[in-house]
Amino acid sequence: MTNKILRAIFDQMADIMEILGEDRFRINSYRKVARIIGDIPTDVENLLAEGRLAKMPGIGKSSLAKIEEFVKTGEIAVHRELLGKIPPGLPELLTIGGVGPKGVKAVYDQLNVTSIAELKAAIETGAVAGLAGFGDKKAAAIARGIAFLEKSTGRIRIDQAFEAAEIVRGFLRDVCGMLRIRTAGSLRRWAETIGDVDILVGGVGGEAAGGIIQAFTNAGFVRDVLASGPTKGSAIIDTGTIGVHVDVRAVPEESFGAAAQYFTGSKEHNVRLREIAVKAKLKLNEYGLFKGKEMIAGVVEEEIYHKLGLDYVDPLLREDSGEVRAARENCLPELIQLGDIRGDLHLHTIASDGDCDIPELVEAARALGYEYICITDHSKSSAIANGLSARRLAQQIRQIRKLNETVKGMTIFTGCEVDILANGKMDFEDELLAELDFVIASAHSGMASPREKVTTRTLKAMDNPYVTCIGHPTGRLIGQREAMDLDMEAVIEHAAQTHTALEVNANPWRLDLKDTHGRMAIEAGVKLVIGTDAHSSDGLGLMGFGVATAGRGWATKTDVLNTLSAAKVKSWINIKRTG
DNA sequence: GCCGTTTTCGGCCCGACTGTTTTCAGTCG
Repeated sequence: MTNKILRAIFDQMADIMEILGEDRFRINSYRKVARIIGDIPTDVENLLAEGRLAKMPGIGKSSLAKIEEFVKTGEIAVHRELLGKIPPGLPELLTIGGVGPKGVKAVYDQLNVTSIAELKAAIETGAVAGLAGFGDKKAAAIARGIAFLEKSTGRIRIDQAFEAAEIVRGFLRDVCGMLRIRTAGSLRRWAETIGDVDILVGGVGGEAAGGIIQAFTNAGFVRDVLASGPTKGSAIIDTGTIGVHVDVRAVPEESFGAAAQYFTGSKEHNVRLREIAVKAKLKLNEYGLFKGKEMIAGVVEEEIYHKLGLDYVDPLLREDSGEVRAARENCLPELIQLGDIRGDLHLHTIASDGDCDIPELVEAARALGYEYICITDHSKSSAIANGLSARRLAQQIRQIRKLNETVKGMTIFTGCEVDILANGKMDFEDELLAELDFVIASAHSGMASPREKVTTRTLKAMDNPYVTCIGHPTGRLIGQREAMDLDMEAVIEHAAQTHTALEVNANPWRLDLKDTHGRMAIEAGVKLVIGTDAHSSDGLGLMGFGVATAGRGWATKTDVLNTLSAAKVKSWINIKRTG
């Protein structure tokens, strides 16, 4: 929790300093610290105690002192002083599209605007349009920015972003014919949430590019055009359920790789690359890698990395979290691929809250080329999900054993997603659990309990010899429910000690473990299980989200249990049971 | 504020689009 608060504080200090017009490089440092603290999966208190925080690049003496101060006293004096310099509502104005620090300062200094509501009123009276450097169009743009903000839910889930991208890609395919179209940005990196969707069209220059951009901004699904130039268009599109910000960019063929690299980001990854380019007396931009005026790379991404002395970096890893150094030292991981997955170990049927019966799931798994599945319906305490009683579970076990005798080319494991009760005990007796091949232990209640309680409960669940895996360990629902306040270091350490796997739940609402926690688990030698938690046969198709999330955590094939054969999965499980 | 196989001081990534301007600042990614 401290990490999140510190990130917000450093970001807020940067916001305030921007409005006050302070040195932009200094502001950048604060932003960088905010991002680093926000991204690290380990609690900042622990890093501080172990002296590891001081060694992290980007965190210098001054920031370290501020963080120490916060851990000791619960606040940072400089932060308090900054807060005293401006009205509290001012930083919020920065969240309006088209309004930056200079704009905030102008409306505050000259119109005494201190909140979004007041800014809205000032636009309506025409006061904003009358300011020097403003005008009718700018005022209207800000009004649109406010309207979007009021409707918007902020960042969207990755599945929603894919849906929006597909709408635009389909349209562009019709308009552009054979030209290359590629999704870039955070969507190509499979980030857990997406701010806007970036789409590249390759092989066009000049007027043709402008025509494509125009076609896009005039398309029927466009709700609001934010910008439309000769090479770039930006619009809010209507997916039928939500509004999504989509950018389309047209680039010439010789720059397609450079543009893909550039627009895939992350911004921080790109900054690192450009720094390397500068040191090598080269220049990197979205048109290519240049030595003086000569373009030395740009058609394909790989070439750019190689000319910078780096191995090609998979988009999943481009987060400036050590991948650039690994690329230089030829030690990037060989990431797990969807094709490495040999079975789905987290599936629900109509016996609890799913839509399908077991044979239907078998067929869905067969279509994906799987060798095995595991049926994991809910246990009795999950009453809302029609959790199975001990008797019904025993019945299902018999049913599956019988099915296994007739079903060809597919192993059906018996399993259960058993509730972890508030006291850390399992929802079924050990005698019954012992009958199952695979036990997922999941918390479905009491998730808002304090850190100590949720952590102890999870650790205790892992002590059970029949628990193979902790399901969706933090319980978060993206954009809807906060993660449990788990001590993730303790959980991972205990998982390693007890030979318990941790799930990377592939449902795009969950993606839990998240990327950074997955990476931590892998580094501790903990096995991951990527499960879809499917409640229908379509649900098995969500596996890609889980594989990408694991990949973002630097997972290789060997880090993931369900890349093994059914026999090897079975023997891995038995290691814990036989002590 | 951070950092150093050019540097402990003096740099710090790069370009598109918009709107308000007579040549460019602000914002964004």
